[in-house]
Amino acid sequence: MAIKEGLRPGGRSARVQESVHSAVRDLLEEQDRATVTVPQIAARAGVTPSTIYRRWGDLSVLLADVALARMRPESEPANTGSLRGDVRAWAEQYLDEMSSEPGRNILRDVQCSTTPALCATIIGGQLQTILDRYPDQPKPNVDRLINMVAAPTVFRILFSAAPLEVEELHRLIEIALSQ
Amino acid sequence: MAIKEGLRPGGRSARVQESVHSAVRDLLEEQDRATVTVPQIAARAGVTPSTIYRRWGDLSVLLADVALARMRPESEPANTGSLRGDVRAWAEQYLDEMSSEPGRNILRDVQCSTTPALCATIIGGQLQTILDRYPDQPKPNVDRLINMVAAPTVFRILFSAAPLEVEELHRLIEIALSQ
DNA sequence: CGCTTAAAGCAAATTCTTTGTGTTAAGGTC
DNA sequence: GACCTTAACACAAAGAATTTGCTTTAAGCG
Repeated sequence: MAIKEGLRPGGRSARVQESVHSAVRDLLEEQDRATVTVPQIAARAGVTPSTIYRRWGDLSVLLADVALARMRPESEPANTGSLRGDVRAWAEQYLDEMSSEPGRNILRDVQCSTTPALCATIIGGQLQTILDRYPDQPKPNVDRLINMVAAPTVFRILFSAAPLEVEELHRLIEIALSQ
Repeated sequence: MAIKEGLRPGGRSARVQESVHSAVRDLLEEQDRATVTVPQIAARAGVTPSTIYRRWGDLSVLLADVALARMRPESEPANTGSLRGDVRAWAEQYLDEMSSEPGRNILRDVQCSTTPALCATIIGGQLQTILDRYPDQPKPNVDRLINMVAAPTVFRILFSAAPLEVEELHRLIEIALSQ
């Protein structure tokens, strides 16, 4: 029991999880998200449907699990040498990734999960990393950046006809940094 | 064909719609949203499941339809006599309504619908009404208010562990109005 | 190496969704 | 107001997804 969670992360379990996640990612590329079913995923992953139901509960939880894994960034935010530059670079990339069709779906799926709060945590972590690079500079706290930069970006993608314009994004960043 | 949509809004159709909407609202109060099913709604509403499937397609669409109807405000934003007061009153009420359990679910359901863009339209309409009351005053445009007030409110509710604090909401409003 | 048990497989039972066909009642016409 | 046309609903059977009881496999431990 010297392992992370109270589960069995060893060989088979891990293989099944990876196989299922991979099947989900593949299917989401091939077809519309609304048409993906659990039996279909199971077949692709070489697993029994009941395995998926027993482990994840239902489709929305599985999709959220996969979406959260994809949301977790694989690299540090770009370091441009200035606070403004770093925030801009991060925000532009985030806007770009999430306003695509698959990006929107990731946001949707995460949001339907039981722990969508992790989303703000991940974003906050990224932004905090940037802020920590400039310790001797007057700057807003993470919360403010989340509220004024990340929030409108995500909100527009999910609830508006058109995503945030890059110009408006820049203006919001200026306002946030000047407070 | 002098009617709104290309449908038949007359007697029976309207009755069924109201009956189904009402059944959904009732069930959402009695039990967890994840446990509500179409056959259950149909039984409560006194209609056949196939009626619901034929008319709405599936559960998520129906829930979104009900959620959108609930989101549509029944009254004008409060008129306090000042721009700041009106925006504050609106934002506080919105934060309050949407951070409750049913409120969160409404946001989720709308967001999963095919026309979540209507959400920004409704919010924008409310805010525009407020702005129009003060024509001779320097003020931000609706977009800015949506981005700096509504967006963080909704984002926090959906993706963060805790909703926006009222103090931070007030600060964001100050910043938005001072630009 | 063998023991214990979490996690997967399998299959039957249940529940939900789809679909073909017949019936009801809006909305329009005379 | 009686008659037509057809959108919207009811019913029932077929199809698909989900749940559940039981069996088998293999991870982790002594």
